[in-house]
Amino acid sequence: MNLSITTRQKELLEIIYEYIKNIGYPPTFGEMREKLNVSSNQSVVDLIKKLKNAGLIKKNETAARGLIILPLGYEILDVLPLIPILGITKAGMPAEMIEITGEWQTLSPDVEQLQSDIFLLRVSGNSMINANINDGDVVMVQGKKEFVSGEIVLADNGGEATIKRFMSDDKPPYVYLKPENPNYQNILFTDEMRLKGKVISVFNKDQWKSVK
Amino acid sequence: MNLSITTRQKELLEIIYEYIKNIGYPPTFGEMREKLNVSSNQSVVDLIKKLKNAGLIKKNETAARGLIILPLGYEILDVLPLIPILGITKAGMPAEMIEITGEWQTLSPDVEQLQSDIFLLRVSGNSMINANINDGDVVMVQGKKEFVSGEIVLADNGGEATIKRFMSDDKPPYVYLKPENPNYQNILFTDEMRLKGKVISVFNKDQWKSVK
DNA sequence: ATTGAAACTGTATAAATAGTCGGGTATAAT
DNA sequence: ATTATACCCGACTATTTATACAGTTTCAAT
Repeated sequence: MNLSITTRQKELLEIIYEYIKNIGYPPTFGEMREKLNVSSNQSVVDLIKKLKNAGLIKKNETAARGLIILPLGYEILDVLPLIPILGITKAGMPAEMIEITGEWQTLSPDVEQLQSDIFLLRVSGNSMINANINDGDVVMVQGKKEFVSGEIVLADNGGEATIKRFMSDDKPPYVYLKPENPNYQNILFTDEMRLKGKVISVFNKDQWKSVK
Repeated sequence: MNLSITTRQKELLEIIYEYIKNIGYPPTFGEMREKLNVSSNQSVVDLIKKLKNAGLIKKNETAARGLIILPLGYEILDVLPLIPILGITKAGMPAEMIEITGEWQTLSPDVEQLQSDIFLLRVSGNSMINANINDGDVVMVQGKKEFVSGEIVLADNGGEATIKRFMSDDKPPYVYLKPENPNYQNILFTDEMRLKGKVISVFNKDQWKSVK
């Protein structure tokens, strides 16, 4: 495998990477030509061919914007995949719909698909401080369908997302969400409410810790 | 916000999502027309306009394949972002280059960029069993530049990746990688070797646990 | 000095692709 | 009955885009 890539070739690879990261789909030859600051398409054609032969990108001939950065390309760019972090705007009280605050890289399509449903959420608010989940912490959530009383869950309350302890009891109020902060009230379970997943870990600036 | 999307519109949204997931960039109108199994472009134009007005996708007018699924679109698709998992093919001995075994979704470009360098790796092999890292476990790695003796690290050994304990000592062999399994040998540090990050957590089927 | 590779210029062309025009049909609401 | 909306047809046009052709320049290696 030839890893000796020229400065100009790496520049183009970076241009493609940045474009996909910022725009969401690959650039055209014309757009790459502008970023490279040259006047002829042929320059781009030449460079693309080099990147392709080096195994850094894949190119769908004839298709517009038919570019994909291959794993080896990412290796050369020296970029590590990022974990996407979803954010809850106001988690103290049930907050608005989950926002996507992080960004994904577009990866090669010819990689195996992974069955996983773990994701991260940045929480704000103080409703769970007694469970060691503090304002600004990042929690790791595993998507689930079935829940056991006592688990800390991510709940979707009619479009509003919140982190609370899920409680199921044989006496009133039977099924409810319980904040881990005496200043907050229990939230009764309604038909609109859906449990999205279980919080399996908490991360703050210092370290990961498990929740219980 | 109008969340009442028709069956046909959701079908198209799913077609776009699947295409991006499998191919790596968005489909053309013609490709969508075929997947929808209709004979006219106009059908696609109509539906795309609906999805756009509903705030589910963003469309760059005139650009080829200029489609982006917006957060609201993902919400409707009911897909949760996946954590990408990188894999080490043979982690018992220093293995070949890290493979990407997971897949990313392409997200909207107009989300804030997150500065993060945490990623997951699936390990195979038994060289770290005494550190509670077993075959098939997933470790969480935080990208780093500086390391302290005793930390469990992801090392790039001239293109080969491995998980080992990083040891730095004032007597020979001074700097080396130490497996946590008596059946494996220490690996001396060379110029080709680079430390990529620190293992901060381990995940197996049962639970997350921290490493030490 | 000569060769070869990398990067580039400028022009031209064919293919891919988005988008338009002018309709039609079915269904549900008014 | 009328209106509105979702979805569709078929042919067409304009633009976007990839790619080819025929050369030049620069620079390092032989």
